[in-house]
Amino acid sequence: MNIQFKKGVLEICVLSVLAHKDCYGYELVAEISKRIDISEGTIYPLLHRLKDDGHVTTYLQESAGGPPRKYYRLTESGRKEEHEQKEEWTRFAASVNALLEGKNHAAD
Amino acid sequence: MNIQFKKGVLEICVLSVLAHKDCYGYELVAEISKRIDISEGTIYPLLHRLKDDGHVTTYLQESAGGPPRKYYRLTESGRKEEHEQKEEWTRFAASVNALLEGKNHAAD
DNA sequence: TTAGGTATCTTGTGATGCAAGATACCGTGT
DNA sequence: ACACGGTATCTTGCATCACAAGATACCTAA
Repeated sequence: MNIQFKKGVLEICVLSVLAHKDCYGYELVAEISKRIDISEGTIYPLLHRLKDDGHVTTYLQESAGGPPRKYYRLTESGRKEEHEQKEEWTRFAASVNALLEGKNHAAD
Repeated sequence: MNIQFKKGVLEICVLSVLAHKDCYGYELVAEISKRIDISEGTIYPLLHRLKDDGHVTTYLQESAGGPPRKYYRLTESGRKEEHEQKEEWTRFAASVNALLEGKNHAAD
């Protein structure tokens, strides 16, 4: 898979999964990996950025067989961001598809 | 527009436009900008990369009111690359869309 | 001669994904 | 007791690529 395609897209993927349910980092990797390869070295810095930006809050929860899990929950700002980025992705993907199909007139 | 979304995508956009007709750099910026913002500082390094990789060849042609234009033409390798990257983009976009719609089971 | 449109190119900066590895918890098998 | 593997979080250094800003230069028209 082209690594460059993922730039910026993984963020909206994380926001979108979190919009459905709270997750911990390791779980997000598993969820998103069903569709798109993503590694732990990517998810943790991304989650820290989201927290710094106020789009998520965190809480710890014990797990059965392993260290405690840090769950991430969308804030109001995070939900707004998820909505906006989703729209932006949709517009962007439509533009690219139009270009690739040769429909190269802005009105199409 | 989210700059990160464009990473890697502008390359397939350029290949796709060149698949329809030979273009010079300035013209490519104008063509692609109908759909997606792209600047000259992006297109020239990108075109040099494509040339280094053997995906395009170039030829000079005089212009009426300005310096000569450097036209870019796809090579056989470039056409193959255009085809492969187009498929990869389509698969990628479909995966992202499925994720954003919550259809998060690889079989969907 | 000055200004602006056309056209190519380079430099430095910023964003972000990844590989690789460190750390640590826990249960199972030897 | 000990080692191992699965679970879980995190950091460091690297590579890629888009962009802003600017340099260069050609030509026409005011």
